[in-house]
Amino acid sequence: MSQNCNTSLVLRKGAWTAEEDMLLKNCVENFGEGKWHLVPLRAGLNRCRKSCRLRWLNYLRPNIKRGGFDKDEVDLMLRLHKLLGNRWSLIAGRLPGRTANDVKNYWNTHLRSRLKQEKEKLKDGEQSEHTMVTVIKPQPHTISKTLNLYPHVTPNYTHNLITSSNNDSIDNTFNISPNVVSSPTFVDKINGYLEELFDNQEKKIDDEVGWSFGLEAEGLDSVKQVDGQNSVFDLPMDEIVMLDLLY
DNA sequence: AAAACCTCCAACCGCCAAGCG
DNA sequence: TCGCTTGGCGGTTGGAGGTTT
Repeated sequence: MSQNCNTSLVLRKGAWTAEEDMLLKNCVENFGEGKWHLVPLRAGLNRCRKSCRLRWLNYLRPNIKRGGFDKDEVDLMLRLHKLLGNRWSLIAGRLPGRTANDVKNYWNTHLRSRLKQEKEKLKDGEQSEHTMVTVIKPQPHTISKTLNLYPHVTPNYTHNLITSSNNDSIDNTFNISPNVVSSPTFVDKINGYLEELFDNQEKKIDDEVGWSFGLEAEGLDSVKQVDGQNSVFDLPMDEIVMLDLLY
């Protein structure tokens, strides 16, 4: 079986026709999302499963928001990107109606160059008054039942207590055990933490500097990654530590 | 008017992790 | 434990349409 949709010469590629869209839409409406390997057969489409899935997710799915991003969306996107990096699906998950592809495209065409310019402007000016600290790059990228989320926490993790040094209103404490890690409650807690973190971070930045790319925000230390790459995580260390724990 | 250049975004590609037998 | 299949992700590309020369 092909992983890359390119073993069969008869499979169609390129732009989708209105007829193909209709067939795919009808199929997903009848059978539901998922089982993408069956979709081409069920829909009578000469497309590979990946192509069908992508077309549905990025274009045909109901409630997809079309048109340009408004200021609030861009603002949120910038903040989320600072926190999450190029994790487009996670960012899109917090922008209702937007797909990961939309977010990625918008970032690459509008924001990447702007951000680059901002950084260069910073570099040209004062040679960064920002404190340079070392941070371990958050990884891996997915949360799963089998994944060790806390490589720096001992494997014998029955009720390891992990706390952040941040003592504001956010509850940063997690009791970690294998059952907890795999439970929906744990995922809820992560989502809850992100909710609060974004709200909190948003207030903090608004209070201090208003809307900007965050690069010049007072009180936010720049962070240099251990791999030497330029970091997008110019955040207070408390959040960095927590994100490292979360991912 | 048309050729050259630029921008944007839909779609493809390659890779990875989970699930299953 | 291993190999295969599937779903999902981020990076990249190609072409359509717009703008400039």
